[in-house]
Formats: sequence, structure tokens, C-alpha cells
Amino acid sequence: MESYPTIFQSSSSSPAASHLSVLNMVNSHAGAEFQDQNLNGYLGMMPPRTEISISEMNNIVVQRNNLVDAGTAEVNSSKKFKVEKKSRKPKYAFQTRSQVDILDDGYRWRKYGQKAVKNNRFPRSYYRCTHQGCNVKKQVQRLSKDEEIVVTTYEGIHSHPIQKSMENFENILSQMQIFTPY
DNA sequence: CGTGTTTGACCCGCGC
DNA sequence: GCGCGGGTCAAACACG
Repeated sequence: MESYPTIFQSSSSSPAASHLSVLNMVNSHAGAEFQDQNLNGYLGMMPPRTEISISEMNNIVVQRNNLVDAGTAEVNSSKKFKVEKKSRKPKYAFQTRSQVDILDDGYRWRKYGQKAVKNNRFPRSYYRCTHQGCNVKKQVQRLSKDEEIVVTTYEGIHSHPIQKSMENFENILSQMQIFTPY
């Protein structure tokens, strides 16, 4: 596996990013094209049928790993461009404190695998976006140490809009924006 | 009947 | 080379 698991470390000690909200991410990191697309998707997170409350959303941790792209230079030396090839896709990890591990983000996902994780009594689930031609993947994993924490890792870029209706979740979102410092 | 899940097999990279 | 851990495939199954 690649290096991204390291970003999960010390979740209990609440990293600096722990108070970032999703909306903050959108505002402060707008710029890179894939970020825009991705985060628009994440805005659709958690429509009504999940059981996540606003207060739980405050506990969401958003982290982006930085292996994003060696795409340009530098890497060669001896190891060839292997790294370059493999790390092309951006990966985002969300930590969410929640009883439910299905965070409905508005996209349609098909589960394609589940594996036991070492040193973790909870399995990791693998999902793929079902939209044609969109091979965005995500994996959902619960920490064995603190089983309230659900880690969702997104990989890739959605090349299409969200398919589900937001229903009244948009109301919640607009309320949330009131509390963002902008 | 279409769509999504389950689950064991398979594959692949890596460390020993 | 071998075994292990992690990621994916795909046939069988479940469900509307």
C-alpha cells in the first residue's frame, strides 16, 4: 500500500485539522481543479436518511494526503517513475465520529470488496462509483481503537454531478454556512 | 429483471 | 522464492 495511512495516525490526539469543517475546506482551498470538483461532491454528504447530526458534523476531520502528484519531476533517481505513476490520483481521508459507517455523500456507490484489516476487528469496505466512466473509489473503515470513528478515504475525481436530490439537506447546509467564519 | 451485496479466489508488491 | 497484507474480480446470491 502507499503512504496515505500515515495521515490517520494519532486520531485520538486530535490533529490540528480537527476543527476544519467541510465548508471551510471549500472556501479556503478553492483553486486546484480537482479539489473543487471533489468538495462539491462532499457537500452533498449525509442526506436525511443517515443519522448524522449537525453536532456530529462538527467532529468531522478532513485531511488531504500530499502524495497527490509526483507527476512532474524529481522522482527519477533510481526508482524509475514508479511513484509518479501510482500517485497520480488524489486521495482524501475523512474522519467522522458516527454510529453509522455509511456516509451518504450523494453519489451512488457499488461495493466491490471487503477485507479484514490487520490489528483491527472491523473490516474495511471498498466502494466504486457506479456512474459510467467514473471510476472514483472510496474505502470505509472503522478504527478499532475508537470504534466511533469512521474513516472514509476517497480516491479519484468525480467526472459528473451528484445524482441524488439533496432534499431538505440543503436547508441544513445553508444553516451551517452561517457558522462559518466568512 | 435490474441493481447492489457477499465472499472466496486471485493478483501483486514488499520484506524476509 | 515464499508468505503476508492489501486491493480487486466475479460468481452467486438477495432484494425491489
